[in-house]
Amino acid sequence: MKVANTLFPTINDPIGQDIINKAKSVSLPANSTVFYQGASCENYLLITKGIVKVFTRAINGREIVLYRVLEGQSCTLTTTCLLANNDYPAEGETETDIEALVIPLSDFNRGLAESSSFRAFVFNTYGKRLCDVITLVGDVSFNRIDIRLAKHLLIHANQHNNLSLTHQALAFELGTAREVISRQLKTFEKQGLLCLSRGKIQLNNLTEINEIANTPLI
Amino acid sequence: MKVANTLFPTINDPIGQDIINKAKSVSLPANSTVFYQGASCENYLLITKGIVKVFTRAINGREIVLYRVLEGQSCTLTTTCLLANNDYPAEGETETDIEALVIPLSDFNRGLAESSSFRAFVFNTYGKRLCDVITLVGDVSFNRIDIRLAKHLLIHANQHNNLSLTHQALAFELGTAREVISRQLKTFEKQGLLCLSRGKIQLNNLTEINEIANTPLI
DNA sequence: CTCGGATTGTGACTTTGTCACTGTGATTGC
DNA sequence: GCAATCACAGTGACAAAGTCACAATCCGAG
Repeated sequence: MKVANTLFPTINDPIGQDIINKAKSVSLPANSTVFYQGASCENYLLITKGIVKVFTRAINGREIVLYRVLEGQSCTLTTTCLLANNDYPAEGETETDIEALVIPLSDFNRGLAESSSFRAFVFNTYGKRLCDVITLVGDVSFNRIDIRLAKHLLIHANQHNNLSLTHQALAFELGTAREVISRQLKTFEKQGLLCLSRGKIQLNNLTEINEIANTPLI
Repeated sequence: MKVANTLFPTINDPIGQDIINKAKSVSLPANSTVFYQGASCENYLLITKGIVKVFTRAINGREIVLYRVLEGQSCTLTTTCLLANNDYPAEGETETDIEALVIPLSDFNRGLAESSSFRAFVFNTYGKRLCDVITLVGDVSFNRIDIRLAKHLLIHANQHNNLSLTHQALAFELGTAREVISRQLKTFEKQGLLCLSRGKIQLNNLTEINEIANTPLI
């Protein structure tokens, strides 16, 4: 059994395993585009190493991150659009060097037809993504930016409670403008919740930040 | 062949047709809840008559419509959540009296395994919905409310170019506040684009409204 | 006709987004 | 080392959107 299989433990029947075992692996360097808005692709991709960021971009350059595809997950959107004959409404970009299994459409269809565990895996991913994006719609529509920012800081801080990214990058994550993030971070800093330096954010008062993140809507 | 089949012309192989033909039909009156946020369901539903509106609600009462399930389409979210073991992130409500085919999970799985046309139908719906919701994220994040409102008015006007709904209902559609809609409509009226009366909007200058709807982002 | 609820209007305010800048730290090439 | 350059961050002024509180209508039921 290949290493890859340990990443997809739920795909456990012979046909599903066969499909995974015979899939070719590809690699891509960090910061390369996996798919463009409006394009299409002919394979089902399973990430075995690294992270892919999926986001939409507006004409004026603003962006918002929709979700991330992690190790052991699949890059649904490509195949979805292929099967549904849609153009991509989003863009995919590697955040790290990645490796992925390439499952050709014929094998993908075979898996769906003959491997119930493969089918379950695919539907699970789909459901998860749809829920993620629906939740995002609510978040964007209803939550104040301080709440969304606080949440994001907590989730993406490393084990030392800091983040290495620019205000612009945070603005892209949350689909807002750089100035908005700068102002909000400054406010947090004045409240003593964190320390700012060029390209870095050091979280100090996790309790308080957590409280802001969990402010209920009215 | 039942009438239902004419609504699902792409499901054209024997097994797929069999599944549809033996499905029981249910009906629901207008304005009833099909599923709640946080609940789950055990059947795959195909709408044969009427319209179901899918939306999320914030704690403060604001709502936003995610998409509508029309005749000949499927109520993906229920099954998705069932298969992915997620709770619903949204609520479904009938907008009209509806009739739907109830396909039990066992038949749903059989269709996926044995009917390629059924499988294609399911994936098509999924892809379409995911794209719809992703597009919505961009719309909500990046487009001004006048543009979104103009678009909505054009799409939902009847053949006489009018709409029968309240400002509050429009606010729910677009995920914003009633006052915002009232003010924007008033502005449109002052510009001579439409006429307002209680619960009604009569569009006058379609060309101009269309121009606003297609304002590019900067 | 009157009452009450639903619908719409409005002013004052806060938050968010936009624009046009300025300041500042880091890096690179000489 | 030092200047030039560039990415990053700060800021003030304004526009757009959302919130809040309340007033003004309209309309149907009784």
